Amino acid sequence: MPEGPTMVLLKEALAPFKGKKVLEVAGNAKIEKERALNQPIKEFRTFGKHFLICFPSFTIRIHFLLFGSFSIDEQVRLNKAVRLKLVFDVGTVYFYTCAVKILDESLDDIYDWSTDVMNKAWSPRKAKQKLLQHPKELICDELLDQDIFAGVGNIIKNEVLFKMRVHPESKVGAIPSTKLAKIVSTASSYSFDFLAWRREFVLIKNLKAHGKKICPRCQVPLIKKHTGKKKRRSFFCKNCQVKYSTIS
DNA sequence: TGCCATGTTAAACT
DNA sequence: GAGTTTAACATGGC
Repeated sequence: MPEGPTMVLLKEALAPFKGKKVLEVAGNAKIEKERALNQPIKEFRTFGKHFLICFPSFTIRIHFLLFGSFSIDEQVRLNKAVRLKLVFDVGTVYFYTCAVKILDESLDDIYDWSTDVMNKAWSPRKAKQKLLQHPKELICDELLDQDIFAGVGNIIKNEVLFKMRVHPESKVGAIPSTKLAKIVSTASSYSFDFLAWRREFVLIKNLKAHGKKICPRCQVPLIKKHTGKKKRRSFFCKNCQVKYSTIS
């Protein structure tokens, strides 16, 4: 469910509810749900893996964690608890197994939109600057750093590194500058590819490394290893992904 | 059936 | 106190 592109799709799916008033609230989310009653949705926004339901004076933030899901109009998980249910005159939205929080702060004060790889304000220049401040960190950990690449998840990490032919255990400071810049720009562009594929239900078909056993370039077996401080699964080809490890 | 995983936070360790 | 590890959350596919 998560990763940034899915949040963008959710925003599109909920577009019919923009401007509509909440007529009924329910669910087991531990927030003051009734604050949303009779409030109109000002807009929906996304920041990385956060989904933001904006009301005139506050925001409900949804994070889907690992298993979160949603449905519109039909409660698809009849046997499962509804975390949050919002009823409008034009339909109903259900959220399941997600983290829900109310934000009272102005979003511009909390979020630096330029760190979100799918936001118009995305700044590859800032991302590269932040990377260069952590020269000893491994690129597999840094791509998952939501303060640098908000919205990038483990699948996108693996696919970007495969596409760039960079080994996940490469040290940031050892990667040539032009290559690093290319990784940064690909983190964003690949997220849009991911979005387009997901929209057409062909995402899995287009994955080249994540969850795969054979390198589509070299036909040699891919390595599957939990890498870096974050110990998340990495799938990579020892043959065609270069391991940059010497910081000059 | 048991294990594992597109994720994050916080508690419990050292 | 910093840094690291573990638990918790809770679903579905293999």
